[in-house]
Amino acid sequence: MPTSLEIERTLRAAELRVTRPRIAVLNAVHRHPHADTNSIIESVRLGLGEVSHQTVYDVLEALTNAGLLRRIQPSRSTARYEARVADNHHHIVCRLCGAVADVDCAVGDAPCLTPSEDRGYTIDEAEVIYWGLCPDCAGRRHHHQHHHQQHHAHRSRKDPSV
Amino acid sequence: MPTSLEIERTLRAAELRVTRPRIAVLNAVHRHPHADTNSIIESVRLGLGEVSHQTVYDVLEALTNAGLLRRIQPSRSTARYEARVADNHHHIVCRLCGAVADVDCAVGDAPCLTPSEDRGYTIDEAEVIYWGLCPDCAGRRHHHQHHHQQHHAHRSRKDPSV
DNA sequence: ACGCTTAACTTGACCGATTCCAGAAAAGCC
DNA sequence: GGCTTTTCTGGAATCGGTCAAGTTAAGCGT
Repeated sequence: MPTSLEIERTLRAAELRVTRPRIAVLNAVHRHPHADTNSIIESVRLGLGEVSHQTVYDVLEALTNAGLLRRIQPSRSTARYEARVADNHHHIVCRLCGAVADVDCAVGDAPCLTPSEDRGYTIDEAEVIYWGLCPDCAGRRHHHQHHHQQHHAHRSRKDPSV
Repeated sequence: MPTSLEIERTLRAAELRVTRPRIAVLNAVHRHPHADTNSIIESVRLGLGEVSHQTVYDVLEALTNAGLLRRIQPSRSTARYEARVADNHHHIVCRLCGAVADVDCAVGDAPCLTPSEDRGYTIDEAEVIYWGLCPDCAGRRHHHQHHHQQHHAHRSRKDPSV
């Protein structure tokens, strides 16, 4: 967990002005990796009082463009952000509750960057999403075999920032 | 391009009732791989006259659950569907215009299915999205070096079903 | 410190994709 | 052919995200 001073340095290093909302957003994402925009807005307001959602959207956009944050958006989920950047890791997403976990690259450094055939595209990133069940949901499903489980509960009561 | 008869058989094989909207949706997706929901609605209406968007949403959902369609949704894009299923291929998405192309799996059959560490998750699918520039946009960017290109034109005037 | 310039922030309306709901219609099965 | 179940219709509501115009404040030169 970086200190405010480190966060301030990071912003300056990226040639971004140092503002309270930016610091708060960076802090929030550090504290809750994979949080969705709404959770981030709530965290920021906890610390700063009222801040417009527009500001948070703008800040997330600016920080993402500057490479300080990474945006991920698995199918049927809203946008999520994380502060681990530039280390080529991937994500596992639970089909039932939407929980997200980090995994390091399957085969080493950046090998997934080479598809069998690039169709003439200039590729700069390979993003991998593993789909499956998180330990909790796998367990739950096993026990309630006969209760039909909901298949699209991506917005469950569970904290999205798992 | 499958015939109506083949499509009907496919539906029955999946234990789905054979309805005109379903046939029309399957046809549309076969004709326009990676089409977004809106294009699919338009295609369907071209063939059948007025059909409610709700019906198309329901049909897409049913066909996807039955495994006849696959849904993809790259970050900042709306849902897209394709009829190539169960052959473990991946996608290249253009950061500028959003065009999508297919690529076969980088390393063989289903090897990307094994992450370095599964965090206790039960994984059933690995989805890979390569990000970059399509040949068109790469060329355009190169020529207009000094014109600022739009960075988020994911809904351009370009046919999304490329 | 002072003022200028430019980028960031606020407010509030707006939009498009998706979902919800209740009733009408049609498919599959006896 | 009639019954049951699923699908389809139409319309409203929701929700994540964006736009636009004006205000505020950071960073920078003097």
